[in-house]
Amino acid sequence: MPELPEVETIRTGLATWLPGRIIRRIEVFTEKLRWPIAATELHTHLTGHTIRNLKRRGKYLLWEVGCGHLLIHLGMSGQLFRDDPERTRALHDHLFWILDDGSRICLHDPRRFGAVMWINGAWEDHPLLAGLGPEPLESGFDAAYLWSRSRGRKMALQSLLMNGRVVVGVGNIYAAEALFQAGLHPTTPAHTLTENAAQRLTTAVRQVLHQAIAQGGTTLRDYRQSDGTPGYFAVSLQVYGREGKPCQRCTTPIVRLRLGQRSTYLCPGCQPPPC
DNA sequence: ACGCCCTCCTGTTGGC
DNA sequence: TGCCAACAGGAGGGCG
Repeated sequence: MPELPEVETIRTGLATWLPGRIIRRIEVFTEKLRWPIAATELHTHLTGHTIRNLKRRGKYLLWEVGCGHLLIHLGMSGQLFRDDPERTRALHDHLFWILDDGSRICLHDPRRFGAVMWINGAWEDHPLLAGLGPEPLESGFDAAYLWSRSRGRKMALQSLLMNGRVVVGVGNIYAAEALFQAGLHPTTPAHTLTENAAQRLTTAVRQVLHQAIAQGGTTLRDYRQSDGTPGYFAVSLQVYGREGKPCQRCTTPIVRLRLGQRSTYLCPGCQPPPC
């Protein structure tokens, strides 16, 4: 489940060698992802052009190419990696980019929740990106901001953190981990967040994301860095996926609960329920 | 504006 | 052993 740390890890991995490469051709095998891949449009705007830079906005990866950007989202199970051009196409390989140095990039995505699309001109104005909240690792995300965005909202803090219009890049795993670190229960109504708790929570979000990036992300099953190696943050998870196991801070068994259609995890000892 | 729920998809898991 | 339902979830979109 690529969240911000996983996408950032892929971005930095590709950024060491991909800028400067010319795209010789692309091969699209599956048009049916989250939105249909416009193969002809991609071919027109990518073939023969140089990849100048790699950027990230939330969980979106952006390749700066020609007069626009290639937007890539990895959804639930997407992998983007430097590939051996001689390797035979495998099931769920959806797109190959063949480059001028003889290398290849592969997009592999079994669940096909991912997306690849061309954005002409400024990406900031694109409908998918225009309404996004601040980057959690940049200065726009601080205690005063989160506190102000929590006013008048009944939704659970877990949902607030996962709302891309409030803050980008935080999915189920890192929301649960940050709430644990801040000592806040996931179902706490947002409007009851104190300024002090908002400070703890923004600090926790930043700390958890920084740590996860330093470990190369969290590999539960599918996720790999762009060179094929797994991420190592899974061993650092305090609550996510640890139902029934003892809290490493207070030994209380970790609890799983349903929040809407999703699971979240918490330590009843470290995260007392809201009143 | 808010917040809940549905939808897309496939691999894995667990119950019978 | 086989079958099938449940589950995993990012995030847009619909609706009350």
